[in-house]
Amino acid sequence: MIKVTLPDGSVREFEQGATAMDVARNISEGLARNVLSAKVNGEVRDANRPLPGDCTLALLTWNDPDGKATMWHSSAHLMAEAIEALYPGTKFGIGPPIENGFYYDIDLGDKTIGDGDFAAIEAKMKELASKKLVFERKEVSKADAIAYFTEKGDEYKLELLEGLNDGEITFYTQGNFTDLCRGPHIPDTSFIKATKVMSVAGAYWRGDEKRKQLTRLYAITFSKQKELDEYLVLLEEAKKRDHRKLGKELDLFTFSERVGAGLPLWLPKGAALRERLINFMKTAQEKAGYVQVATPHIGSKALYETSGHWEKYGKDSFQPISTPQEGELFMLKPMNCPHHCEIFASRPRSYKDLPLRLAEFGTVYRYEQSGELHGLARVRGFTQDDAHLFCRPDQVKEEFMKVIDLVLLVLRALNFENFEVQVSLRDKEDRSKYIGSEENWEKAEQAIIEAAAASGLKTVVEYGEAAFYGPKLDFMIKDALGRRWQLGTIQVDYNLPERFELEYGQRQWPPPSGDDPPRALRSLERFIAVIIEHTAGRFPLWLTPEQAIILPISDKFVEAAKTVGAQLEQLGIRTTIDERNEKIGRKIRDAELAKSAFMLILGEKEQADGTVSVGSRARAISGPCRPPRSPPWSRSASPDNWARQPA
RNA sequence: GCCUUUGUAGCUCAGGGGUAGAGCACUUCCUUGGUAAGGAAGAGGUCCCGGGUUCAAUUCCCGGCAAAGGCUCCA
Repeated sequence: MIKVTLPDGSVREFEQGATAMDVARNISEGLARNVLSAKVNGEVRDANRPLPGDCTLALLTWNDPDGKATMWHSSAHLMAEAIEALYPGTKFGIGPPIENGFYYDIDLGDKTIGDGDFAAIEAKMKELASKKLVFERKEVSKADAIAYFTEKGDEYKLELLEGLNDGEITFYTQGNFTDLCRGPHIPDTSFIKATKVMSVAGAYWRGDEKRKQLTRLYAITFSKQKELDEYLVLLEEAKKRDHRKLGKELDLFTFSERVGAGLPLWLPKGAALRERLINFMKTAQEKAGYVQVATPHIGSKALYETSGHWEKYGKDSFQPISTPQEGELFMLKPMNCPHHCEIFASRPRSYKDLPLRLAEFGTVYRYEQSGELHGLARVRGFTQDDAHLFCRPDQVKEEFMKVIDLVLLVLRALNFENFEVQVSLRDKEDRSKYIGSEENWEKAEQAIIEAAAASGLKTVVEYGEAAFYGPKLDFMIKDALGRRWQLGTIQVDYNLPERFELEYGQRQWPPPSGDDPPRALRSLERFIAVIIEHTAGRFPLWLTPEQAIILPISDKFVEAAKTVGAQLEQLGIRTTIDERNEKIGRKIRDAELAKSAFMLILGEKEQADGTVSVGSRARAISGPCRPPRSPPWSRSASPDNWARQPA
């Protein structure tokens, strides 16, 4: 007999060789029907595999992330079987589950798959799934595995086998399809009831640009058609928040082929919003002891040779700008750091001058590959909220904490709660690719970890992700469709101070450290993109383009509306008037779609007692309010409290 | 850059080898209204650009440009 401990702490006894499925049946038939896999002593395994002995056991269903992953992993095998049936001779790469569904990388030879082929694949998958094929696990020797895939001619699987040891290799077979796989899998294919191939994409084998590009098919499955339908609706909803769509609808920005890809044009409403955001951040920076500087958009070749950018990025960036003067070359600035270093070096600095915090909203230009461009989130010309802090080694930790505070202040002012913080440190083994002394790295890495902890941040530590010149802390945020973007980064840089031979007092810089760019935001454009998606275009009041719109009931009240409008403008409230010859219902609808913060309705009644009737974009109607002197919609709050940027 | 898809009115999109289509927006007129679309008429196009096939190309083919989804998830 074996003892099985369940998540609630209860212990049940079973015969030797009992499976997780037996345990499930013992609890209830209903549960057994929903079990996808099981976590045995913390390891996810097939539900119908015999338990190893006494163990802790959690039965995994659709509600567990691991259960979902099992389902989707098995679905990938099912899709592979369908593809093999439809396109004989296909070679297979890898097919893992992902956040929303799964993919399989395949090599179709000369054939191509387009979205016109999806329906056939989905149908084949459903057909196979309905056969209730069992996933059979089999341990195989390395020699047998190699023999199998050699005969099949699947070079990708053979390559994967190279990295595996004899004795740890398993095959899974369902129906006519056998795959090299560590598992686990769902009991049989009947769990898969709804299938949807989402998209096709090229993907380099093992993520390496130099290797062959395979065809990647993304798909998702559910055990109920209804769940698939709901998922598709959810996707549609997310698309409505897409900043590219909202940016167009709300007249914030546009792109022009004639100007060039990746070069956003800010329309009046967007430019004003951007300006308000900058002002807010400048104020916050100044309070934190930063001084603003300004530097030109180009710099001579010599500047970038000193900084190392010429050597590292020269070829891959915009080509240099030449002048009538023979041999004279300038570069569009890809970053502000070199200029800031020169500002630091412009006169002798004492240790008493430190920390010196130079800030600039500097626009930089980078040649991003055409396929990388994405709305405002990845562009070729963008403005950085950039700052460089020059400090002594003993100040690094404190400065780091202050920068974190500044980033958090900005994020909180915009109600961001869900962001990830990643600490990027050196590779644990290979230290040769980093510059700077062991001692300084150690100190800086420690400083970052401690600063993050002291600020209460939940962080993920990634080894080997540090820049060659120093460790960093990155703020990552997700967009409407779940894609991750880096929003802010704080880095320590030993490279630039050394290259620019920055010094203070009598001591040269390198051993003492140069702390580098706390970019509260890496790119203002990307930040605004994320704000748009986060708020679905309903910006906080202080940021929103249209704070109030006055809706006269009919032409007769347009004059009165203008009077009220002038009063509001006087109070610094951004106000427009809908003078169109339309019914009030129509005006409300349009104001709603335009996401105006407040709607002020003015008709006969209001005109008579000098009020306006207030509705907000939350469709809350606050009743009549008196417009003059104070904002009518908030009798308790003064305009200072809501219209002004947060402090 | 590479793979797949797309490019038609200001916007969203239908169409198709031979007069270019709809809805919304726009202009004008009627209507003067009370909390998410009042009615009518009108105007609006180099069908992304270049080349090829054809009597004829916006449509088919090739090339460019731009946009979308990927190329980070490691059996």
